[in-house]
Amino acid sequence: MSARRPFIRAGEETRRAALIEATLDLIAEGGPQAATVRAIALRAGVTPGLIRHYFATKEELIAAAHETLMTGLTDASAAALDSLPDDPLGRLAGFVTNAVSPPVTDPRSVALWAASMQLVPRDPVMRAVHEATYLGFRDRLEAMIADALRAADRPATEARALAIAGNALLDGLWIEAGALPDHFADGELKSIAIKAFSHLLELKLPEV
Amino acid sequence: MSARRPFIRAGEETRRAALIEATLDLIAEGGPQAATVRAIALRAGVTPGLIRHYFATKEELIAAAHETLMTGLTDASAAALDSLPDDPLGRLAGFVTNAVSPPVTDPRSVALWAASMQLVPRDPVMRAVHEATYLGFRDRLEAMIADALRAADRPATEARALAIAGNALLDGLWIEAGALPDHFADGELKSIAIKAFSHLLELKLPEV
DNA sequence: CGCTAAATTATACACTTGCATAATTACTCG
DNA sequence: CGAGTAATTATGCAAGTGTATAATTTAGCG
Repeated sequence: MSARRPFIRAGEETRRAALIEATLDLIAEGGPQAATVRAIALRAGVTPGLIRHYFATKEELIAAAHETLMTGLTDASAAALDSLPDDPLGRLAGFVTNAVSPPVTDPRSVALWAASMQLVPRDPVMRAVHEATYLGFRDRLEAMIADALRAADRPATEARALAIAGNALLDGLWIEAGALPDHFADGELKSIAIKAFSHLLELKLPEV
Repeated sequence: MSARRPFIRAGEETRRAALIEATLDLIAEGGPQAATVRAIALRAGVTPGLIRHYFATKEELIAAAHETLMTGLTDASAAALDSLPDDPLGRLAGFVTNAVSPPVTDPRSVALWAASMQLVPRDPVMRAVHEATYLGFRDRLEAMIADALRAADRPATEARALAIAGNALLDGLWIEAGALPDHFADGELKSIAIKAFSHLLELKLPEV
């Protein structure tokens, strides 16, 4: 008779992390409808029943996956900041360049972002998370813009409006890079972003 | 015995439009997973079987709905163009303003766009529709930018790059307006967009 | 080395999904 | 006014869904 599948006891943290990672992978590859209980379990190297042992319901697992995704994204964008040059113009240029280059422009990230974006209008929790991460990114950009303006002896009164516009510009480029990767030559988006920011701020940003 | 449900023959165009509208409503309200064959039929006032009579597969209906949505969006921003002044600067300013004002910035539209965006990376049909509508909008913008530059006796060589950046800017503002409607004062986005375009093109666009 | 508790697998069930096909009805045209 | 045709409804089905529950295995502990 067929032997029962052997297994090892991995413990709560390991298994929860594996299940969440499998969920995110599946959503990125095939959308939310691809993240079925069975597919998640298969990818996590586990049987479907175990999911219920760690998450009372599938919805709970999805929520946990979203939280992991969002905190991961903000952490990644915060980590890249430290390796930027010290002068305000260089820092801003590096920040802008990073935002439209790999690994930030990664199909997986864009797909996951689109999936969560879809929940924002009707899920208050998702809305709060989105708001926090959006404002976090924009505030950082605003600070850099203000620094760059002051370094050129210019008033920073318009920094907020410029940050909103600049953030929108980066978002739009990032999305299109993820949606239609073949439409732009290598480095084209980077160059466009730097030139656009130079025009926006009336400052000459260096191309990295 | 229960009588068979009475009906009227509505014809192809009417029924296709009703089915597409029902599909978009459902996706906007509850995401793609809410747009089941039965729910769509119910909302369209029809039995599920009829869907198959007009669309070979559900995927085909979804694609048609996406196309309707996207052409509707681009048409909406182009609609008011006829009533705008003839001068290139005024036309461009009107175009930009429309793109970040109601009814274009409508939570429903943004939710629908996010839903379809999620399918673009892996569905070739969706991808083609997205590509076509994206390029359609961008090309219109590029033509207006070129006109505005030439009217100021400036070369239009950078029109493509400027159109890519301008399109990204409008997309980003549009998304945030739909996702976080309470975050921006009335007319704030409009003003930001006009100022940003003025800086981008080094031209003074009139606020409408 | 055996016992026990928790981790994991296995099985089953009720429900929903998209789709196929047959039966009926409403409208058009002679 | 009567027949034919296409639009529409009705029914059924096989596959997939989330979840509940029972059976079994692993690993730590005395």
